[in-house]
Amino acid sequence: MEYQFRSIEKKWQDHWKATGAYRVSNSSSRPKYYVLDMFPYPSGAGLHVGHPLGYIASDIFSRYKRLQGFNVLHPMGYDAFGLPAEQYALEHGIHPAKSTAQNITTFRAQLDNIGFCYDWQREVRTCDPSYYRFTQWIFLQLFGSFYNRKIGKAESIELLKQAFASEGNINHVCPANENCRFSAAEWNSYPEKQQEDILMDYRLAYCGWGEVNWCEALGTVLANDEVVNGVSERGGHPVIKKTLRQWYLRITEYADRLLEGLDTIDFSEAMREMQTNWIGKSYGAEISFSLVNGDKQLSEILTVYTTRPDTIFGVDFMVVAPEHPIIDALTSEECKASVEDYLTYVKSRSDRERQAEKKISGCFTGGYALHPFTGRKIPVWIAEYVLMGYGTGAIMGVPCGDDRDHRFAQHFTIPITNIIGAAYDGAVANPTKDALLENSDFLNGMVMREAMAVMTQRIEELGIGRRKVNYKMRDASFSRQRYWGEPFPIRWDNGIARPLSEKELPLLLPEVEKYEPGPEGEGPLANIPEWVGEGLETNTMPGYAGSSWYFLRYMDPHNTQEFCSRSASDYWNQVDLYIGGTEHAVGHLLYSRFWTKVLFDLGQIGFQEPFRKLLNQGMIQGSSRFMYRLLLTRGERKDDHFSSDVMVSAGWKQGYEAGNISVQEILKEVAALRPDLVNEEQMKLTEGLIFQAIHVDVNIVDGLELDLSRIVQWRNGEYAQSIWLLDQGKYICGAEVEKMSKSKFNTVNPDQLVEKYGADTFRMYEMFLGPVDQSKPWDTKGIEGVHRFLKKLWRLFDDEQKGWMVEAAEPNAAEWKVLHKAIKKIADDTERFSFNTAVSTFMIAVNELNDLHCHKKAILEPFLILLTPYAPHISEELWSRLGHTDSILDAAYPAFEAKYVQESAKEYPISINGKVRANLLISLDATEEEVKEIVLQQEVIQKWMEGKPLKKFIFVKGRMINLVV
RNA sequence: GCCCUGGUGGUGGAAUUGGUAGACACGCAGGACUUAAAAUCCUGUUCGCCGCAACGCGAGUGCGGGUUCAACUCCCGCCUGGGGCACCA
Repeated sequence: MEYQFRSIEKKWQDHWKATGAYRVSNSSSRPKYYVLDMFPYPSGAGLHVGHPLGYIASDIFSRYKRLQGFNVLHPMGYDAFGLPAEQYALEHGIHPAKSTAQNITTFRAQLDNIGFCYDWQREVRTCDPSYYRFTQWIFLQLFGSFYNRKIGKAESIELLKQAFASEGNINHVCPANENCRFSAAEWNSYPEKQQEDILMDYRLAYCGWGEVNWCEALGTVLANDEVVNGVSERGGHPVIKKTLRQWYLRITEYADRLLEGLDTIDFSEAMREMQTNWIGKSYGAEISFSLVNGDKQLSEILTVYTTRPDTIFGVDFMVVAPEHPIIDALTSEECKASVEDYLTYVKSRSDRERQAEKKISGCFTGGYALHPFTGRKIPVWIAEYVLMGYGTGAIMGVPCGDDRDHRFAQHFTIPITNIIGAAYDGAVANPTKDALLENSDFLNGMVMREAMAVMTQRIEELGIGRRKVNYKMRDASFSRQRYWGEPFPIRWDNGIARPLSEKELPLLLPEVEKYEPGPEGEGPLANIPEWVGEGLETNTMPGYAGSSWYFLRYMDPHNTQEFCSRSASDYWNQVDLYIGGTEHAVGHLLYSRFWTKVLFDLGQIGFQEPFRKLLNQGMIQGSSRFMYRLLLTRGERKDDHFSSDVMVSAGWKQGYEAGNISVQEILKEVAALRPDLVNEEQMKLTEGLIFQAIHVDVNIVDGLELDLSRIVQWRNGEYAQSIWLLDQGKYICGAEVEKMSKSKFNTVNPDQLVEKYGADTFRMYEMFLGPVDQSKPWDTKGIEGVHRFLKKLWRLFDDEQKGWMVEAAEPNAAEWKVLHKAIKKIADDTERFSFNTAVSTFMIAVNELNDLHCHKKAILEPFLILLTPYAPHISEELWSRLGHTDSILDAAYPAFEAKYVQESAKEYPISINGKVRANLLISLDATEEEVKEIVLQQEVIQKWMEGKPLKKFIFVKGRMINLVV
């Protein structure tokens, strides 16, 4: 009988569900293995073929590990809080909990279709009170802790209080304010409010002030991507920076440990680099300069941060950020107007724009800094490329050694001092550290690299600066002015943040009437009198709160006492394989690494890196299809003369653009179709054509050919009246690779493909598409090939005409060889996540078995086990037809035996001067001397050597032979 | 601007450590079976040249250099597609 995938897949999915085949226990004699997919947000748009790529990869690997005898944890759940549901609620008045639950149902049905081996009993949802109760609890741990720099780990804030009471803060520098110093006596004399304010400066979760994108017209705070060119994306209203009270996590205290931890985990080099750059540790110095405005010496000083203190004698100007507080005092009378203009200009610019701007902009303040060694007056400028948040918000400009400084100096014709002699050519900056210093007073003749330490020491001796380690990373903003997130378990009491007791958790998200923001940029919770009346915090937590620890909850999802029992986390330990996209390179991955370290420090778990190995999946791009609307031009005018649309097939467009087809020819074609539309005069007046590309739904295009019967119904018949100018009876679309998205009509729904070809085909095709970690465009056409492969495999067992084919005979050497080659290659490929080559290996093996007419059980049975991770349904079906009553899911993975694949001879390619000229079968036992002799005897070789003497004979055993003449 | 990542036939891709470039599949072309279609099977398919064909020759992995007996693979300099960003010092 033929391969009936629909009934087979339904049958086994039901069976596996009924038998609880994917249930995982927290105790087992088998070794554990934990495979995790990145937490999905259940969006309303549903899955497209790009989403399951990583899930299929992780599913294959989980099943593979299970066959190898591991107890495999492979859970799934939902990162269910988030902005889209809230936006939806605002627009449609539907409670986010309701729409989210709906989305999850759809999501789940789509996942089930594909036949994943998730243990659904372990599902978690971050918006579920039984889950966020522990998110709140972990927040309280962060709130109740500080980072003890002395021992390099987090500790209870109670220990800090005791220390303050007995010794002041002498042993605990305040991370928020290094100048804060007090004795035990002082501490004990402080009123409670002041003590609490100080403690807040130490807590790992703390309240501070921060800037947000405030849009007055919308009355709300906007995310960065909702702001475009300084105005709101929706409506184009102005957006300004507004300072609000915000919660933060003191992740900066963990910068070094997050950096060091990277060496202990198996992340790609690229990923580690991205995190390293994000943390951005640099070594340098802070140097202070005194300032003058005109003749007046200012009391303020200007502190700059530099990684190159050795270049201080090359300073030709200073640049401060436009937000720098010194600007007021420093700006001279003459410069006031231009400075104000410049500051106004900068206010309209986002940080991103300021960074990306290629055009040099800046403004002189009129004030000067005094060089600490030479006393030279150095002009102080303002420029948008310097940002207030990093370092001190001020830099020293050294044009000869820094490219940007150099361009700045040239642009504003600031004279350039050369401190590196010939190493600087006067045209471009040279950022070397190895040049010898000149014009540098006591550093003259020194190599720059060495001068750095000398200079740092000198400025420390003089008390005008100090060595300083800087991080680009800053504390993580941890509050949102939103409704659909975890409420903070915090009650405000006369300006003091009081944590709720554990017994009061979960602090439930209250019901609201509407989801509009509260007054003055506060969140919707500020609209609830009872909530505000109790002094409860009106911010909610951001999306990454729930996703920073979810991998722990899967280990013990139903625990009502703890976030996760120690025995469960000790058993499952780290995630062995984590699969997800690079978009989480820094955000999510860094935060969850941070939370894990804190929980480790506090003794809650026994490991400090959450993910042992990370595999990044590439993005599946859409392959968009276009139809072309014809527009006529006359001079500058662009006109649509036609009362209804004329859609031109791609061939005409290409012909016109290549200059092979004239305007008149195309118009004549149109006139032939609809004489009423084009008249003589129009044809005369038309000078050119424009082909307006319109996205057309890829699902009504076969390859490039548009299905004309369906296009007329598309979008409620929007194109029903269109006129179609065809190429040889067909409408051919244009194509382009773009991001897969609904708006581009290039999404392909996995449900339809599963319906048409089955889950096994779909799974294998997603893998066959290319390396899992690379981005690639989707093309539905190729799926046929994979489907044919499964049918071919099926026919090895059961032929439509000939019936059941499997026989018990002992396989011959060729058959054994096919099997064992496949075992080796498929296990290796699966192990290194090269799923695409594994799929081709399956195809090659089936092709070969087919050629050998092999239907032997001893070959086919182990082959099915190999296939199980990739195509579980068909494998289980054929397995049961072979007579097994147990499930193939727990079969033993076949062992590779080298004896079956050993070769005695090899067909060597023989090159002369690197060009292959012959192939020769030579025994693998032959020594180099023997090989040389055999090769040189060959007539073909002699011919190619043309009698020239042999210079070199290269023999790589088992690979190739090269003769150099 | 910065960071990351790609670029190989008509298409997706293979080549795991520098060792026969184009596996496997799609598409396309031709053929078999069929009343016909579907399904299936067979043959061919990097480009150019000579040729009936076999065989053969030349070129070829984004571009330009380099290292090497040998480069898709390593080095230098460019071009270009994709993705990300909070803060370049």
